[in-house]
Amino acid sequence: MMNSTHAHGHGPDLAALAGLLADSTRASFCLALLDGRAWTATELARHAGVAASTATGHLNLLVTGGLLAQERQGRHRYVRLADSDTAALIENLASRAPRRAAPTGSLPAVSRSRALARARTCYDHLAGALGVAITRAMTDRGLLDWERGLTITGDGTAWLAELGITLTPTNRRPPVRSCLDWTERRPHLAGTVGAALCLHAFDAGWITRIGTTRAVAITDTGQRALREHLGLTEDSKHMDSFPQPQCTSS
Amino acid sequence: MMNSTHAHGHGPDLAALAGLLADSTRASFCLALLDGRAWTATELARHAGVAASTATGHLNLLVTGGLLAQERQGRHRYVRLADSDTAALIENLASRAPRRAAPTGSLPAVSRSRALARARTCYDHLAGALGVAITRAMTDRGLLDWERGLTITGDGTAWLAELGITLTPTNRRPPVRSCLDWTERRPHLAGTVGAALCLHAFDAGWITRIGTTRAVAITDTGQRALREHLGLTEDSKHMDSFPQPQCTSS
DNA sequence: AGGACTCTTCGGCACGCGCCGAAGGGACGC
DNA sequence: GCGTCCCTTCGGCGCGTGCCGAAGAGTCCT
Repeated sequence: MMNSTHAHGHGPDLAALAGLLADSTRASFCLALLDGRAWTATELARHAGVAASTATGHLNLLVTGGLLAQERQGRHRYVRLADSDTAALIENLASRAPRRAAPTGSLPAVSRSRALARARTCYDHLAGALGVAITRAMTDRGLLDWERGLTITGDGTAWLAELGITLTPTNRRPPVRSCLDWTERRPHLAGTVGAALCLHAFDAGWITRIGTTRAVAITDTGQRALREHLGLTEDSKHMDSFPQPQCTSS
Repeated sequence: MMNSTHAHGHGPDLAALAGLLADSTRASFCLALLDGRAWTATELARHAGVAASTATGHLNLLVTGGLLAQERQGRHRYVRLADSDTAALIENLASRAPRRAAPTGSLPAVSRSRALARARTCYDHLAGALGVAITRAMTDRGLLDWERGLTITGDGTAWLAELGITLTPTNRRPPVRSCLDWTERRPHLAGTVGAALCLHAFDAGWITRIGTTRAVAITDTGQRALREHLGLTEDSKHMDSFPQPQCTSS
């Protein structure tokens, strides 16, 4: 038999951390913050459908728990995910969480969620069908290599340079990272390369935000650029084959 | 303002998944199961210090939630983590969870936890100071490459072959994966390579389990093998430098 | 057959915690 | 100055849920 540490022993307090995300309101906050921006307390409260006072309590928990970073400006309390690691953790969790039954969504709600599934930001990189298609195209063209762990190839860095993207190597965050897409159930590209690519797509006018949501629309310039640089056509974004249905976590 | 999905909209039910781990008893179960073995219900109950009936309820939740797989044999209910992805998820969570204050641990308890910190298994690979030291040594010798995501080099695969380890490529699980060690706070090697290496260490008698815990002891053969194959000496296991204090998540 | 053991179901208890509304403090703008 | 807006604290309500012990079903051993 085992040493009976009686559950209250030494190790990491997993329950405390998980408990932060175990409430539907707090989870809703975190998922909303996955867009990478800073939200005010009332925005989050309204988004989750709770009173402002309730939101305050939840935000206190999340901030002291280290999941969120806050910044006070005048009468506003801005809050965002603590760092990209935290974002990755939440993505990771979300991707393996069960789907919530959509409550007979209204017509505009359906159209919104379809836009979201087509192309969206995921913290600081691209996700949805677009994100997955880009990742697949980059793999097909030998810019990414999945053989022995996900890496960017020499061709890949050259390709980035062609686009005018230069990477400043950080030793804190990996250059490329696989992130399981929760609508596509396939991996898309994250890490500093994924972030830089997303930033470039905004700067070069390939994509624009739809309203103030996480969803993005592909512009005409974007269509041309994707075809030119990656050979991506409209229908190639819905192919089902992917070389490596890679590990969800990493 | 945002589209008010009122928290109960469409996306993944993050709270439900997190809720499974948000209870200290269930968390204790999962952490215990990180040793990669199958435990019986009463073993887990005793480990966590709860009644058998309570354990039954928790196990039902974890199994139907998909985190645990069960197998019934006679009057026993064996239960283990669902797969290596689940193990990776829990590791990941545990590594960023706050530490629980050790309640004035007894003398044997302290010695146990020191053994655990020195060398232990983490699901199916090696962790603790030993796991981290092996990972560092492999990096120093050019067997692993962290430059553009963690990969195993050509030299690395050759080195494995020398040890008599051949990898059967699975497309489900990445060959190498970084796993943040929760005692060392540094990455150690996971993935199929990490698992194969750990298995080899047991088979070749480099290490043996200490009792029935997750802790392992390094044998004399093990000491020699580590020096021969990796240049690892006793004190080189406590150096503080590591090339890439890599991303916690992946 | 009988006894020991593992696991499960059930009823009941009690604590925790998420929720709100009302009231108050601080920042901004007119 | 005053009103408005954003956030916070506080008290109180009610549901959810983790816990146990007792009893029962199924398995194994002698």
